[in-house]
Amino acid sequence: MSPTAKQQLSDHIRFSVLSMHWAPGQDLDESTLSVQFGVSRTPLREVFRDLAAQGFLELRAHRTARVAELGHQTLREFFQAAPMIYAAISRLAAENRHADQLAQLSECQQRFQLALAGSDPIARALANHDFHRQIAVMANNRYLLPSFDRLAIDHTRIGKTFYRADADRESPQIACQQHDDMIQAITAQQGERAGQLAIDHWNLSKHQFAQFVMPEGLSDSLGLGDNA
Amino acid sequence: MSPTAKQQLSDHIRFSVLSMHWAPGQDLDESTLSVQFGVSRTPLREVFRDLAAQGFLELRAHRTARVAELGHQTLREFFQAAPMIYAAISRLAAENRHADQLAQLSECQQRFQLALAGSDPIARALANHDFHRQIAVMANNRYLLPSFDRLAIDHTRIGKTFYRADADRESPQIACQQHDDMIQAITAQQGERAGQLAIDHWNLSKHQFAQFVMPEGLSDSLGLGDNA
DNA sequence: GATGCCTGCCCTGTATACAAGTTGTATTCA
DNA sequence: TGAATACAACTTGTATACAGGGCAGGCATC
Repeated sequence: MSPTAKQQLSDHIRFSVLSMHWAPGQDLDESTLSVQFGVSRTPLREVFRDLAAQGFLELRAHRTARVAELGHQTLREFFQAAPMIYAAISRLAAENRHADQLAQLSECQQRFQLALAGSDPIARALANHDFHRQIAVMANNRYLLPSFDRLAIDHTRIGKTFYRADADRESPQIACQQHDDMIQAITAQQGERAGQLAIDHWNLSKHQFAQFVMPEGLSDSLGLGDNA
Repeated sequence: MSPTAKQQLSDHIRFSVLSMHWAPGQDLDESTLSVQFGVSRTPLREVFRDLAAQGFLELRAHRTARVAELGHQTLREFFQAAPMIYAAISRLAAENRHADQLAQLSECQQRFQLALAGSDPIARALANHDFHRQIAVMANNRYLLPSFDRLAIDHTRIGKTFYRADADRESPQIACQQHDDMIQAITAQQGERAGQLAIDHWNLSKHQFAQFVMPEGLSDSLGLGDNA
């Protein structure tokens, strides 16, 4: 077994889930993946457990592993938790960031801008994902990070679900500008402003989601109105 | 292997960590535990991974598993995240709780009161732990729960570290009354009040910690003053 | 014809043997 | 005498064989 085979397997599963190449609820076959990546079932199952703990997969005893579901209840919980955690992460990033992390954040933003110029919506979503995770790392808080990661996974997947190229052509540029503002606030260690920018960024994202007709009046129950 | 051996092993590790019977940073020997619980190393390592993901243990590649550390940096991050998450959890519990969960919460409080009457500080700490986790379950949010769990683990461990039977004899009774108030607010679905009560409860806990002389001016850097 | 049970196959879970890596120790050379 | 290195013992990581539980198809019964 190659020393990086496990990592490749983990990366592949993460990419497949985040890109929605694997649909929520889809079953994963252990033996197929194990031969595919040249890894025996023991380390493969360890990867499954790690990814399940991070929110990518769901494990049930004596049942096949699945891609994490993304149903009504999940969405409801997502919309209740996301703005609070995002604001807190952004504020703490401004307060706790180290100087040498700022360059990495700018790199993430550059890659995001490149992806914006390109035509691949998945690359765009993943670059955005990486940008925000870098901020979460800079917040430097082990208690908040697991919640953020779970939110970010589902945020990226929801974004893919609700992506519509025709509507809101200027939103990506606004988001890009907001990213720059966040970098500025974090660099200047302006915690309160960074928190408010995260809320603004969240509202833009929420607005994109709200452009879709939600089933069963979901829009109301998720607080997708003009509040906050 | 007994079907519950894995669960027993998991429970034993959790208890040993929460009660500080195992010190932070302490090494865990795979082979010893595997013979002790009649489990082979494969499922034992799966338990390790699960508990590491929950914040009980720390795993490093090719190194022995350890009880999660509890150092300066951990404490600093704890004090930055705890009040926010506790308030959010308490508020969401009031908003989202189901009627049939209220009885379980009252049971937890009864067990806490019994533990208060007893003389075992570990039993008291664990009963308190269970009470607050029940509230977290009632908040019904999969994104916040992992953060809460990590906080609760270290809160219980910190409480054990800072426990002093001689000082602040009335604090347990105040905490008990606050628990009752929280039950009332959650039952009445008063989200804002539940959030404020969580803050009050946190301040009481913080006050107990502050009675200790902190090394290296930790008290200041952790925000243990009278703020919030 | 539909429904409930039974049986066999397949997938998940566990044990054990083996490979690879790490750490402590002893020996050698500067 | 000190440090660096090579070696050995032990621990962690992986592969594979085996055991146990779930699910589907067929059969019997209502």
